[in-house]
Amino acid sequence: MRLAELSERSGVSTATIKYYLREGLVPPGRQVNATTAEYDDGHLRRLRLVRALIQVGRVPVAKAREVLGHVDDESLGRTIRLGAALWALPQGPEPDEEDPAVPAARAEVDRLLALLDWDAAREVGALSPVHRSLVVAVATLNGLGYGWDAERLAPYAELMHAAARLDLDSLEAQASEAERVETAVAAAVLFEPVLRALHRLAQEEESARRYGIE
Amino acid sequence: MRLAELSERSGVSTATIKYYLREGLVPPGRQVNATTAEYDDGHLRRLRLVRALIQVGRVPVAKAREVLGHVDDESLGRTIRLGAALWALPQGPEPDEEDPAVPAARAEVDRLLALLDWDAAREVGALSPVHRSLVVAVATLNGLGYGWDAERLAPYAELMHAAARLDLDSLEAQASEAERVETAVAAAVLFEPVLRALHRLAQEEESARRYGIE
DNA sequence: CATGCTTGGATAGTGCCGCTACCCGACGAG
DNA sequence: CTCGTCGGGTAGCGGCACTATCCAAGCATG
Repeated sequence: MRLAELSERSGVSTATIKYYLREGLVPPGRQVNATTAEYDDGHLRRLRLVRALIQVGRVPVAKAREVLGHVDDESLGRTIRLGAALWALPQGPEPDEEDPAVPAARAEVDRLLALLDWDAAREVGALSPVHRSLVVAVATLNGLGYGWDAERLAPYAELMHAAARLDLDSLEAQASEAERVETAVAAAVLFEPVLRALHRLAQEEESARRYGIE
Repeated sequence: MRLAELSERSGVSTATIKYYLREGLVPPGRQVNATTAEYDDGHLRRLRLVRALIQVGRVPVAKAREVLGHVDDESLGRTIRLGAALWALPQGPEPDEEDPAVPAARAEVDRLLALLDWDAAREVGALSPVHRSLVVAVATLNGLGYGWDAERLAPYAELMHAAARLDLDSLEAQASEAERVETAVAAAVLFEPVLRALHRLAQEEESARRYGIE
């Protein structure tokens, strides 16, 4: 298919597709001649993934390029590739080491990991962007005066661990080997809005049950 | 305290504080004379909340103003005030009714709510921004070819319901009545990064356990 | 072969957002 | 009286995700 058809089938304007091509988010089509390039279903699929990452997952274009670069890097093994892709996903602000709440939060997070016996997470520790963003979030909460310590976080961590087991189960169950990395990235990014929405819906539901609508 | 001290104690530049004052995110100080205004600990606390919403919670300035406006609106009852504040929180893109995946996703979401007996959530239905963003997220996932139906979402929903119960328990346990709305908003926004980080950490942990580091 | 539309590629510009730099006149301490 | 600081207001900046415009090469039709 040509650019116009790719645009029509994906609902993305040709101008925007050209922008993504320029930015390297979508691989170039097969050049037929100087003024024609041919795209296939793989391009359509990639384009939909890019749109989903950017619009639903709120991943900045630069990060998306980085993530997809890891996804496409066939020189890496699957686990490393997936890890690299996930580590490139957007992080919040870096910890502000000036703030005394930060070391305290880091200590609590480390204590939490010990409490849970999450040994793999303990090993990578502060190297992981996820670990750092957890520290920032806990430090911020505690800076506002809420006392979130390891014991209070632990039940949430157990819930998210249960969610992670479900994630990996469905990854194993349905994805073909070739698509697993892409699937895992899509799931990591796009499933977060689902979880967030379910969380807020559950809060509304539980609040209505406890206190009524008033 | 004066603007300079507020700036120093919060770590936010005076220029930015003035911007927030202009935008109505922080209430004006008590005007002492033409060139002096006096701020108190309430301002400091509010300022920290604003920073947390914007930087950690990624809430746009305009949304933050709206949310805080509801928080401050003493003419409303607590439940309504909280509900209004939470409904004003940022949503993803609105559902694209052109896309056939959207009605299908909406049907699955409604089936999920029925499956779970979340009757309060069913009543408000598509009026709730959260409901709509769940529909968008599910439609996007399914548009990419992953089959997320009510049965597959249900265990996640149960997990998030468990999280919501924990949320409300701590809300009841620790917040003073006057601060509950603010606490609930802060928790809703700032706790999401915590959950997200815990989720990804748990994924890394579980993945390492199943497949090793390689 | 001539005409006119479409194609892909390149470049510059747009609109929004979260600040930020600068200026001004009013103070108040020494 | 002087000088530094205060607050308030305005204009501008830098980044980001596009988007509008131009261009020359093709291709389809008469």
